[in-house]
Amino acid sequence: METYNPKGIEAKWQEKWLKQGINRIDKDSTAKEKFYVLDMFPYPSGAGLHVGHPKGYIATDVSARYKMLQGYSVLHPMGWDAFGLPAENYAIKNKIHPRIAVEQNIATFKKQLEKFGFTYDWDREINTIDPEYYRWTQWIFLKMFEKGLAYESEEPVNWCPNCKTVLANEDLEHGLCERCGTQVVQKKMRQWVLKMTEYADRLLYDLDSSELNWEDSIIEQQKNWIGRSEGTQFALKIKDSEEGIEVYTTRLDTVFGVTYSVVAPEHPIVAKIKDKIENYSEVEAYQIQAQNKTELERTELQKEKTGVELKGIKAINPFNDETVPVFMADYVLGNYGTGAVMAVPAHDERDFEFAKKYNLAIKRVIVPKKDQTDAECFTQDGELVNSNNYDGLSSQSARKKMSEWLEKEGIGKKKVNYKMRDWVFSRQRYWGEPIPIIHCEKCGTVAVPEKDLPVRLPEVEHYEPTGTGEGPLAAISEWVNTACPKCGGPAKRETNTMPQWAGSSWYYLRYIDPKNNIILIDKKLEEEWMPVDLYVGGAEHATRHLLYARFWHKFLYDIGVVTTIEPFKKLVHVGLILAEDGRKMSKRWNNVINPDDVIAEFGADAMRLYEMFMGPFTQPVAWSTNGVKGVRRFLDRVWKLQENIIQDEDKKELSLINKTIKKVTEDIEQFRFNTAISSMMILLNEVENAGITKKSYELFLQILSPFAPHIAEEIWEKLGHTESIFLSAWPKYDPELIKDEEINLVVQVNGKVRDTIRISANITEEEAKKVALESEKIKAHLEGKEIKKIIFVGGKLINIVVS
RNA sequence: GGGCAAGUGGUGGAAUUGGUAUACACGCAGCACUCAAAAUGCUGUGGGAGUAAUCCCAUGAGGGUUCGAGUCCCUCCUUGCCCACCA
Repeated sequence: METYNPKGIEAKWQEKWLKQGINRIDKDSTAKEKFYVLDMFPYPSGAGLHVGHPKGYIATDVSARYKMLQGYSVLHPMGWDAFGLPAENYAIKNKIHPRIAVEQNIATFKKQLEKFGFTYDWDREINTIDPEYYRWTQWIFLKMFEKGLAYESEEPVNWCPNCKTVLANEDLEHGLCERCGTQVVQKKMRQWVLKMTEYADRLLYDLDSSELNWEDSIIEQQKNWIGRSEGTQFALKIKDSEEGIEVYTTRLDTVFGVTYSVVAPEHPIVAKIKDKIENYSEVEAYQIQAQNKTELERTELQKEKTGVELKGIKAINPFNDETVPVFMADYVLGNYGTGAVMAVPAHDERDFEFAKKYNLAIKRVIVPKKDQTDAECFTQDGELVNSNNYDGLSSQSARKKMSEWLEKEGIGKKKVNYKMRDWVFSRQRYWGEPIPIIHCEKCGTVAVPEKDLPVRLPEVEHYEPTGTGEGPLAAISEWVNTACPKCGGPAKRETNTMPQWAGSSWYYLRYIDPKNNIILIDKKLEEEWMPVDLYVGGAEHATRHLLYARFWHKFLYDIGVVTTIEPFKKLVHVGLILAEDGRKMSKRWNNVINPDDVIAEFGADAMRLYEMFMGPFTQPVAWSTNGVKGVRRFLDRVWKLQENIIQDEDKKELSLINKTIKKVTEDIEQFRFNTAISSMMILLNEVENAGITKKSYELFLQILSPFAPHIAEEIWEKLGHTESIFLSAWPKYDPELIKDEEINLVVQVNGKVRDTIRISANITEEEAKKVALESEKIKAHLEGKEIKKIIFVGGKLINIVVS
């Protein structure tokens, strides 16, 4: 017999499957149940794939093939998320047009992916930079504009001076640009913003809905990101002035402990009361200094609080009419709440730190209840003291009473705040979807009529960012200058483009109906295929892509385009694959492993099997070339089993194969691929020497086929099948056959194993006691001791307790 | 600082959810095949004592609950990921 040669086998079957259309949805499949399994589509970067990328793709392919075998109609597509900063920066660096660069990268990615033998339906391939695709990205934007959810804003936004564009809050890490690490500055610019906060509550509460089966860690991350908090907003009047400082707090119960107030450096009140501030030049200097804080100061020394008093300004606490000093400090954020706080150093750590540094009064108004430990700065709920008529109340009831009083007096009201902001949606860059808006002097901001979509991204000579706050598109006058759709007069196109995350916010819908250019998606197809049953991808998308996509989906639900409230039913995140040295794979460490090399040496099936065998799917694991060798050895032995087919059916073999079917079936359902594979290894170890019947061998190949499709298909054919193994039915185990007739009865004395006895599985307690006490080994341990009691666990063990 | 995971052999990891700890794989050692090596096959492989049967110890550390704890409870330590001055 020829030896196992993955290269020949894999090429052969990849071609045949494509020809047979194994990977396409069966046209007469409407009677079947559907299964929509989706990978987070890749960003086609210049580096190509490394072995970490395919891990998720392999898992979805295992699931897709498994579901096909179970008779489902399976949708398993792939496409490209190709707009955005990385592609543009890569193109600028390599002096190549982004479109060309992206096309080359896609070709490389596709070639690499094809070697794995995935069941992708390439007829449904999509690409976000395709005008027929982004027509609908623009269409969704227009619908949002129509509903008032897309609006222009002049509020200060995050500006990256290096990337020369504004960024959304989600694009920041510790206040730095996540792409280049540059300190982001706040800049007032006209921007397009999507009102994501209007959906905040739904984005939050639907996380707990039954439509969602997500990992807890991702749900928690989203909840934290949305960051809902319930509190009170009220005014501290400024003494001898009409003005007041609006503050927001969740700890109104501590209000009698207020000893000062703080406003953020960019707070508008400062300009308004400028004349009253005695040390205005000092204050102005602080504002400038706060804006220009270096990266080091922000990240390393950020806990060191700084500030400056607004001399001559006093604020009045409405609860006791006390006047307190007002400070400006950058530990208060300008864009959260009201940008100003009441400061209670006795009960807030940040205020405490600041008060210590500037020698401000610390007034305690909450005391711990019993069982709570007292601290210099006590931040928990407790009992009120020094709070006039609120003394003795619990924090909780004080908050309620106090906010009722504020409301009655018309000074304040209950307020819900979110950490999540509206989505700053415009970028001053070239490589993105044009925002389909026209600015007319007469008519103002006008939507591009639907019939004129897509607004195509024009070809340009220079696509580098300008830094002027205008995108590179502004330089193309023949594109910019147009006629107003409303009045026909001269008008200008919007020159900002959409952010990288626009195209990926709805792509899962495009796969279902990829050629439709009359409507976004055919209603019947949408109902047939949504929601996505299984979505697999990196956890790094927990708070961006997954939040944006959910937001868009809910909007599409509201305008009747989709019928589900959530797009992704089950979500599983892939654990990272680290390099052999335990570090992240990176060009910098020179430790990147290319899947092409692995496949060339060991075969695609070995690669697939190895990545599923490495460890628990969601956990990070280090790559091990020896590990790949190990699974290749296993496949060699599976292949050799062809020489060892026997006639006689053995009861033990039958029982084992049925147990393995059960185990593999359950493990695939639960994404426990590593133990599924180990159970198949156990099976092989057992049957290898004695041989296997053809029937059992076939069952074995069927359960192996989702993991190692090529070798399974090849042996299947060699065993005489003319039809693909993937057109066969997933084996069902026989519950009768997996029952053991005999078990190893564990006999313990005082909880320690002293003997195991091979005995009938349905032994009664009385019989078990008898055989246990008759055992010579047990007798030795019982000598001279008194039996206190005997515990019997049916089918498993007996424990004799002695004194 | 907050949230979420997780700590088991030389390594990646199993353990039916309270019932034989270390499955499976890697690595290592010995043997077989070979002139030799690679490949392959067989055997062994948590630590300690013993010729052996066998016994003792061991799941980050320490306590507890239980007939019985890797699994449950308390205290502490460590690591990874995400968020981070959100009032």
